[in-house]
Amino acid sequence: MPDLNHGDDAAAVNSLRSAVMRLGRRLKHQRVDESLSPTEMSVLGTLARCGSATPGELARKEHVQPPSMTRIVALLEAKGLVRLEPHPDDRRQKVVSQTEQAEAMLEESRRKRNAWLAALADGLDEDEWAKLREAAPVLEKLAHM
Amino acid sequence: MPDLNHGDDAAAVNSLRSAVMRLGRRLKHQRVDESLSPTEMSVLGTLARCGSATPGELARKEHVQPPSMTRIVALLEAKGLVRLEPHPDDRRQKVVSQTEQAEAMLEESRRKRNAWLAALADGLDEDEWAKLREAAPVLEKLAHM
DNA sequence: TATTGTTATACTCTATAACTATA
DNA sequence: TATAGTTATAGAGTATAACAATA
Repeated sequence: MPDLNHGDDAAAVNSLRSAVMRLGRRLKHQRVDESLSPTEMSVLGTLARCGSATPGELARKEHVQPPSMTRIVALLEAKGLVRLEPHPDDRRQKVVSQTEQAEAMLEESRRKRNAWLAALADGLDEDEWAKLREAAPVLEKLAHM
Repeated sequence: MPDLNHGDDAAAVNSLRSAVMRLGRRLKHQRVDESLSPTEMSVLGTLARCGSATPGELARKEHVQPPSMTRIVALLEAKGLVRLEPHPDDRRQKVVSQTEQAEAMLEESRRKRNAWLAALADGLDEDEWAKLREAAPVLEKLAHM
């Protein structure tokens, strides 16, 4: 079978599309820190994974335009959650990295998320959770493609 | 084992949260009809599934506030995609239902989505797609909880 | 001349508060 | 008195266009 079964996948994508958009809206309201927007949280998560990045790299990773990332980075810097340093090789660029305060906040966020998770766990059985765990890395891959 | 394994699930939820937010942003740009917002598309999908609903029901299902749904329904009506009728039992309420034009547009959307799907299929193997298909209904359930 | 990042500006979407009509 | 929907207004987040500095 050289080709994938796009017919079945189209139905799955329809379902995924709808669910992702709705879940996205719910997550916006479920934000662990009221003072941080979803994208700001996502940027901190990216920095926690990657160590550091330039504003341009962050814009591409988060799928926002450069001016939006300028604003987001400025807000995070004002909150003391990221640090901006000159790029070693290219004086046009900057290097963004997270502060210790950001690490502490992410740890606190994790605790708050666990409460939300416990509430959700009441409505899903172990089999359903297993399917989500299996799919999570694929969704991440999809988000990066 | 009376309790669920929340430790493992917390990591999965972290991954899910990040992926859903990013995918949501990508879907916003991947919209099949440029003139329709993601929520407008989602409302049409809901009407296609449920037949018809009141503005209040739609607001609850889409997780937006009633005034936002008023605007969304008005925009859809202006585009000829939904029809508003008086509620048979309660003169405060209204009944929103989709027009034939909406059905045609959803059919056209499906074709466009298939092109997007084909592009995505290049980057996922059959096992990864299977995991997404398994998880899609669970994500839908999560979105409704 | 191309690229990185910024500034200025406007738009889209949603929310809150106050109001109207009906139950 | 409570509920469904609307109107008016404000805010958050993002985009586009024009610009500055550097490659």
